Parts: sequence; C-alpha cells; structure tokens
Amino acid sequence: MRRIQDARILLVDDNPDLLALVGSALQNAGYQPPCAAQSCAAARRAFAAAAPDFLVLDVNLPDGDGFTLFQELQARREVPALFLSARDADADRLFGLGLGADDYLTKPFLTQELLLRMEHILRRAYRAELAQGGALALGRRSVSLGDALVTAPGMEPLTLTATERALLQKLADNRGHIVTFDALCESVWGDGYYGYENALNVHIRHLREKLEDDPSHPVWLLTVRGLGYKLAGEARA
Amino acid sequence: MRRIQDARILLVDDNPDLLALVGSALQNAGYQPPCAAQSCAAARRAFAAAAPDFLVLDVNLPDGDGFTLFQELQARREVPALFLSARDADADRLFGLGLGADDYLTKPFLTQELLLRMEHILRRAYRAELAQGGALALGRRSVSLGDALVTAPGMEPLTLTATERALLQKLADNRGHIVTFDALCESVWGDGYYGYENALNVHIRHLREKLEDDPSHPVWLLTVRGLGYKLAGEARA
DNA sequence: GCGGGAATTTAAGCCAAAATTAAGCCCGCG
DNA sequence: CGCGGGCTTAATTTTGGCTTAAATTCCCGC
Repeated sequence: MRRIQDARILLVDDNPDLLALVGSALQNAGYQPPCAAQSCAAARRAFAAAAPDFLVLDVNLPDGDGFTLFQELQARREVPALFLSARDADADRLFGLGLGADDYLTKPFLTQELLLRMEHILRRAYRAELAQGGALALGRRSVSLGDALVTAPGMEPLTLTATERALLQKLADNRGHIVTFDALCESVWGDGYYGYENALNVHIRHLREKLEDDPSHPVWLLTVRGLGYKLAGEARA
Repeated sequence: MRRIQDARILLVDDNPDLLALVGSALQNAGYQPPCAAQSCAAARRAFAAAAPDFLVLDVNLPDGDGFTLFQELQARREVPALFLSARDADADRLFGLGLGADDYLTKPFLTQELLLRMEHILRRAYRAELAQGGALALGRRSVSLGDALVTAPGMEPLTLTATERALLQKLADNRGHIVTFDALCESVWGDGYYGYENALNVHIRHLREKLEDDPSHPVWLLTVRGLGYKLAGEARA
C-alpha cells in the first residue's frame, strides 16, 4: 500500500443501498472500489479472496451477527475494523469496541464522517508501510529523494547534497521527458540564475557519479544535446 | 512507554468535575494520573512541560476553542487526540475529525467508552514503540524520552533539559529521516520562531555531548548539510 | 578528415552553513 | 538579593560543497 486510498476495503452490510452509497463515496474520495458482501458467508469468502486491509461491518446480518463475524475474521488475520449499527445502545457500543474494533458508528451516519474515521484508522494502522513511499528506482539502485539517499544492494548508501537532490527531484518529476537547462537552473537557483549553466554540468557529473555504474557513459541521466537532460524511464535504455 | 497504561495523558476541559471523574477512571484502569488543564494557556504549558502521549480536548474552553488549540499543539509535535464536546452538530464532528483528531465523543459520554476508544488509538499509534520497550536505543546508550534520561552501562545517567528532550523527541519521531531546521524549530518554539536557527546549533551540540561518544564526530545525530538533521537508524553507521 | 560549438572532466579557490566556544541573560529558588 | 541552571546571543573557526575556470573530449556539419 503506497497511499491510503490504495487500501482494499471490505464492506459488509445486508442493505444493498448502503453498500452502493458508501461504495460510491469511497470512489469519489479516490479509493479503490471496495469489495461488498451482504452476509457473513459472503464476507468470509471475500475476506479469503480479497485480503482486505480494512473491514466495515454491519452488526445485523441475515445469517449471523457482525460481532461474531469480526472475531472470526480477526482470528484469521488482524485487520482494523469499524462497526456500523442501527443499535445505539451503550452496551452494544461498549461490546463492539471491547472486542477490539477501532470504531463504532451508529446509523444513520454521515458518509463523510465514515470516510474521515476510516482514513484516520488506516493512517495509524499502516503508518510504517506508508512512510517509505516514493523511492526512485534506477536499475539496481534506489533513490529516496526525501532522505537524499542512494542505496544499492551490497553497497554503502551514498548521500545526495541539497543541490543534487533538487536537481534530481526536478528530473524525476519529468521522468522520461527532456528537461531544459533553463528549467533545471530555475528549479535549483530560482529566477535570477545567470552564469550557472556551467555549474549545472558539474552537478550533473556528481549525480552521475552517484547514480551510474559508469559515470562517463550514463544509462539513466542522459544528455540531450542542445536541449537539456532527461532521466530514462523504467525500462533499461 | 512500555505499556499502554504508561501513556502520559493531557486532559483539557474547563469543568473540574469532569477532570476528576475521567482522572479517577483512568487511574482505576491502571493509567498514570493524567495532567489536567482548564484553559488553552494551561494546556500549552502542560504540553511543553509534560510531553504528553495523548490529548483529550474539550472543544469549549474559556480562553479559546479546542480546535485551534489542537492545531497549534499538533504543529509542535504530532500527538494522537480525541475531542470531547457538548456540541453534537454534524458539522462540528466533521470539522474536528477533519483537523486530524482520532476521535470525537459527545457529552454526555460513558467513561468506559472513552477508555476503550483511547486504548485503541494508543495501541495503534504507539505500536512500534510498545514493541521495543519504549526506550530509544543509540548504540550502547539508551534514552528514555519520558524521563528525559540517558543511560549507558557503567555510567552515571545524564538528564536532558526540556529543550533537548523536545528536540530529540522530534528527531526520534522521524528516526532515519531528515528533519528540516524549520520543523525542528517549530516543534520546540512553536510558530513564532525567528532568529532561533542559531540557538538550534547549540542545543544540537548539547545533545551530541550527551548522546555521542565523540560529539565532534557524531554517529547518531547527523547533520545533513543544507537540509537539516537526522537521527541514524538502528544499524550502526 | 577538419573545425567549431557543445558537453565533460578535473582541480582549485571561495563562500556560506554549521560547529564551537564563551559570555550574558532570565527565571525560579533558597 | 545572590545563586545556579539552562537558554540565548554573539563572535570565531571550521568544513563541505558550490562555483569558477581551464583543459579535454565528443559530436556533428562541412
């Protein structure tokens, strides 16, 4: 999971209208279409098939109750979960939360609130996983722009300087496309660049020494004569 | 933090009865006595002094509103939080959750439910930390951020000052990643930092004198020139 | 092949960021 | 009121990396 919205969500409720409503709300918010199930049996199947990252469970289901279902699924694999229920009795809420659910929302509810609460739980539950997003893959090497680090298997990590990182950032933003000298200079030194064209060469050289196996015959950071530079796309050039 | 119950909780509400009630419920459940504050001003002070792990905020406060307070504290350091409010309007709940709070409970509420919800949030938020006993391991040294103590085998424990602890807290929260000067300054001095960039150096130096074997050649608290500082990860550099 | 502009490469000097050190200030406390 | 710890300020030194410059190689049209 790279973004919160990539989470696979399993929605269990016997009301098709609600499933549709929440499903479309999720999609509007940029999520993947959720799996939906209208019974415990269907939920069990979907759980096995789809390996969801989050459960939204109604408490009342035609062939059982959400609490039991929750416990059963939780035993198979721990997944964050939120209960929906028409029953607002204190005892129900306490029971549901006591089982280990992350939240308990009573119907009717605002879909917006559901989304917000889900988002929080997901963020907390998958924080570690989400944290290391956005690494730039360059052959065997991997560049974390956030940390200004170049790592390769069986090799001491190299650090990028502030300028090098800014440069690479710009190139990565336009990966696969030409970036003109002007655009590069501007993104590093701001508007008032002049006479930096030469300095740019040097930084490019330094980058190549950190990114390329053979800096003098670059494979990733390519020069486009007369125009600028470009970062080669995924496929090895 | 070694156990959930060791979490330091900051309780902000203008009603002394509620503070007492929740406070004793927490203690009955095995928690530490929480810090209590009855105003934004008091909360700000307590936040700086006690470095809480969790915030319970009333929305209505005599000298401001809980939402604004929350945002302000959150900017200094990210702490899980739960809103209490007498206002049950949908808009309020959505607003509170939208700000990034982990939960929103309307008064009157069951203390038991509050406790359950708190426990869940704490468990999710501090999972990683709980797993490894709550101390920051830095080579032979071990830092307990809660107690502001640095211990090493065969050595008198050193104490961290409030500023040093705040700084290290922020760095530890992002262990292995770069933390910019701005982020550091903000987490220590709040929004209106200016001219503190220099002071930061000095505190870093002090931290290094307490954390490093050779403060002038740091191994753990590294400077990333032009970007910020970072705390090295587990693997010895 | 030749010539000229474009890009690379290398090394040296320079500059600003960060480290270091010490002195002064402020606040709580005896 | 003086003391002490810790925070801030200020002045100085150090260092890393940015820029400059000059030599070299590369590419392309002629």
